Amino acid sequence: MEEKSSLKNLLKDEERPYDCNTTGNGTDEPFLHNTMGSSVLSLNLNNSGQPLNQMGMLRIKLEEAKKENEILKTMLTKVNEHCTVLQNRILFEMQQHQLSPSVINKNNNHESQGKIQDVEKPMLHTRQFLNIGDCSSLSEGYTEKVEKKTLDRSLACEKKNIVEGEMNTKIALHEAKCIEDQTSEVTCRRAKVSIRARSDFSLMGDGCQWRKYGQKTAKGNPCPRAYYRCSMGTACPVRKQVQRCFKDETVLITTYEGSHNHPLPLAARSLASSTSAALNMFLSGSLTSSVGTTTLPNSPLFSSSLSSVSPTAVATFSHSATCPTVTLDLTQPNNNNNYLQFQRATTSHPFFPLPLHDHPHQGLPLLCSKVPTFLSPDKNLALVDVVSQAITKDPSLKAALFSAISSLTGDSQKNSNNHTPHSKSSSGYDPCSKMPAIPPHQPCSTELI
DNA sequence: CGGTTTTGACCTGCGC
DNA sequence: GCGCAGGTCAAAACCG
Repeated sequence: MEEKSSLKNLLKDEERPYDCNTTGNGTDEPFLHNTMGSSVLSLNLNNSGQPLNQMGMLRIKLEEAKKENEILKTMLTKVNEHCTVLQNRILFEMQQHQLSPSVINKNNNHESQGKIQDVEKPMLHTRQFLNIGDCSSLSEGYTEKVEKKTLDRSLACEKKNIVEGEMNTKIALHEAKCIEDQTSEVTCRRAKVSIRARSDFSLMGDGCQWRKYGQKTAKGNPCPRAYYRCSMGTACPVRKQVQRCFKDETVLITTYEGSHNHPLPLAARSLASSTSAALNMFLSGSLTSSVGTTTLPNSPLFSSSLSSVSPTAVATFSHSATCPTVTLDLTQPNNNNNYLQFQRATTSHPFFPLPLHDHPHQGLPLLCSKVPTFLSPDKNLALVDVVSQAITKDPSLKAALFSAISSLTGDSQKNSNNHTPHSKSSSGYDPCSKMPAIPPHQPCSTELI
């Protein structure tokens, strides 16, 4: 963020007079003292009014930065408040869902069943996609199903045990457990978020520290693919692949996989939450139709970061049995609607845009307050639940999307902030990049001051 | 000296 | 079974 970098420059500039003062080079040197916890600069002016003008400018900048900080804090507070509201709503809806199945079974009410199915389908699908790394975060409906299945299996095995003996039961239980473990492991391991963005740098900083563990030249692309592992946490499973597009070398493809097992920088969490909410909403509807498009406008959080990279993002959802992948393409040419466009597709139907701009704006109260709905009202209600659950319960997608989106913000920061010092990777070997590389770790652009 | 990068070797999955 | 391609490992080199 420009504000942050400008503030850093401001602080650096403020440090210089202080250093001069500590060297004791004369009485005319500026000095610094603290008042009420804030730094106040005083200058003795003998020669000209230029330092005074500079100080005035600096103070103005400082005031602007403070105002920006207040705005960001207010936004963060609002996000937290709405998160609490959504959590309460989730609890309320969950309580209602616990009552509904018996009623549905007794009355055999197709309409009600349809509604429940509408709720559960997105949940299932969301889980299928969201299990990037943390399998503990299951959608409630799905969890109940799995638990019930497991219970049924256990009961069946208990009966077997009576007839066939204890040994067979143990084997059956073991097999059932293995199947479940394998299933979750596969889905956890494979889900990916891929970002296509134009970048002058060979890496996109994203607020995390990455350690390169391999490089490979893929067939059909002379640019080598670099493999990075998150080094922020101990044994963090998150990995990313970085590769330039062969057809357009200005396009950098960054693929994230896994879920951070450590606290993420507070910086871009609000952005990640809004992004995950948007993408969850986009994803949650994809079961009922295999292809489709939804559009998301630039929320305040989006517009402050993503729009600086590209006002229009096309998200392709490719879904196979074991490897669901969301590709955010920020290289698409701008259109005039100023909307982030998320496009949903399967691998067999790469792109199939639907006219969704005309739907009324509904959805989440804050983060998606301007999100146009693309489903029926009752389904939209279900989506709200899904989005809420996804945000609050599934850190895996949040983490992956955080990494992905914060890459964009970090990238945008670097594009506008070229004075950022380069680490050795900038001067190191980077056969893929024809431009200067940037360090794997960059301060997050959305970090609150 | 510790962390990171480089790079050849090795492993694994998949298609034929 | 074999070969290929992608992904990972790990030792050496590098750097601050």
